[in-house]
Amino acid sequence: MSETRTFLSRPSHEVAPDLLGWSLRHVTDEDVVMVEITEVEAYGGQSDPASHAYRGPTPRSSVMFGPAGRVYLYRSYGIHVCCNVVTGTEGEASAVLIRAGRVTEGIDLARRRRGDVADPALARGPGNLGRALGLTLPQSGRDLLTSASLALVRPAHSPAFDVSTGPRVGITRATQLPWRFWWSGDATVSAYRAGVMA
DNA sequence: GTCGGGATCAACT
DNA sequence: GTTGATCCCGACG
Repeated sequence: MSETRTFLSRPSHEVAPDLLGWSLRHVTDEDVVMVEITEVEAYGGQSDPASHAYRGPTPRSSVMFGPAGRVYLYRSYGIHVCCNVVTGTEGEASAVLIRAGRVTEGIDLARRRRGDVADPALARGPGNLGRALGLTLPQSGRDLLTSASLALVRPAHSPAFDVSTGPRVGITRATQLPWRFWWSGDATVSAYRAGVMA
């Protein structure tokens, strides 16, 4: 097993803060867009009521039960495509939701995809990040460690930053878990919003 | 087959 | 602070 695969084959709440500073890179016909990850959330499996995998594997969530290193994409609120990196061991669901990042390559294409917004907002929030990268649902399940076009990239040199921790955004269950991690004080991190109770 | 709702965002008051 | 957009998915039967 590759070093990166081993790195990802740990519980999502351990992997999540370690992914800050890594990058996602998507190559399309148009260009390359690379995003440096600044905000993440950990999701578990059948013991995490806020996880899509809580009720066991379904056609959508089954990739979360697979081996670490794959990408789990889902449509949110009918509009957005959100991006997770699958973690943990095969057979147990866990993944890290990539909530925000900084565009470090292909900023012109990212601007075209996002319209007229300030640069720090290009990939701020999971829906915006998916749009800036140009991700589409059929790519869900791809292996980020062997795919040439959609890849998880280790930082070239260790960037120095502090990590903040807090509750996950937009969920209504298991809200006490401090499973959101972000690059302290970074302009690309999304605003916190509590989940709406039924 | 039908139906309710969501790990969101932007535009509005 | 509130609301509309818009599409799968998952639950139920």
